[in-house]
Amino acid sequence: MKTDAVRGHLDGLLLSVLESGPLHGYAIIAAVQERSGGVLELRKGTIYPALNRLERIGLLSSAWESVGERRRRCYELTDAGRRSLATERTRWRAFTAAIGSVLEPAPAPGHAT
Amino acid sequence: MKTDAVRGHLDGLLLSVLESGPLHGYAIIAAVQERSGGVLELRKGTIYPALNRLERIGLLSSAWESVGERRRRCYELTDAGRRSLATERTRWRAFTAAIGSVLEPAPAPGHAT
DNA sequence: TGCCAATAGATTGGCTACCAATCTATAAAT
DNA sequence: ATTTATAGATTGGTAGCCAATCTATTGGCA
Repeated sequence: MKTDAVRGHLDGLLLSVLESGPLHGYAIIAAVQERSGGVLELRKGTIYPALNRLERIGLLSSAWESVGERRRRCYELTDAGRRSLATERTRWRAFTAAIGSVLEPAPAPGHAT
Repeated sequence: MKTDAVRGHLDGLLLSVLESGPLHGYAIIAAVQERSGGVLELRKGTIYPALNRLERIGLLSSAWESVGERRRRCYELTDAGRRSLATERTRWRAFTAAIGSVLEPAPAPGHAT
């Protein structure tokens, strides 16, 4: 999979893996990779600015979690984030429908091949 | 639909609408728009460089067609272009499967909601 | 005890690929 | 005659993701 294939859909991916509970950056990368069957390997340089942006616009909230001396930032969906996730899913369906109908047009029905 | 949503999938779209026969630039734009239900409106500044590139790498061939004094360049799939189209379709399915499985994970089966 | 790898977070700069704007030219409409 | 639609082409701008690089802590291992 070409690396920047997620372009335009990153926000949805991030919001989606946070739907079932808060995660920190590394865990987000791992969750996306796992749920995509190992196909999508997001980069740290990709997600950290995105997470910051999503927090800035109010779709995520974050809190430092301390594990011993180690601290990590856990991100959580806000209510607005949850609504945005629903919107992203709608956008995704519209997107795949549009591209798909051009790329793989339905064969004319009732015509034996 | 955000305008540059086709990013990364443009080649497939172009090859796909040329599958059923040669078309010139304007007709390609119209075909993509029609087959996407009016959603995808490619720009001339998007397709002409792309068509040139696809011809340069051997996926398309082109010929000037004269309509009266008017001339227009008609693009046609080469054999390599036809093979590339098949590859693009495979890539598209892999892409939608990957993003889709993260964005809309299948609910656990056998669990009444 | 020192060293390396893995985990964790953050920033910088660069590149790809698409788009908006702009240009030329012809044909049809007004 | 002027405008509008068709048709092709190029230029510059920019959004968004990535590679590289930096810091810091923890744990394994020799």
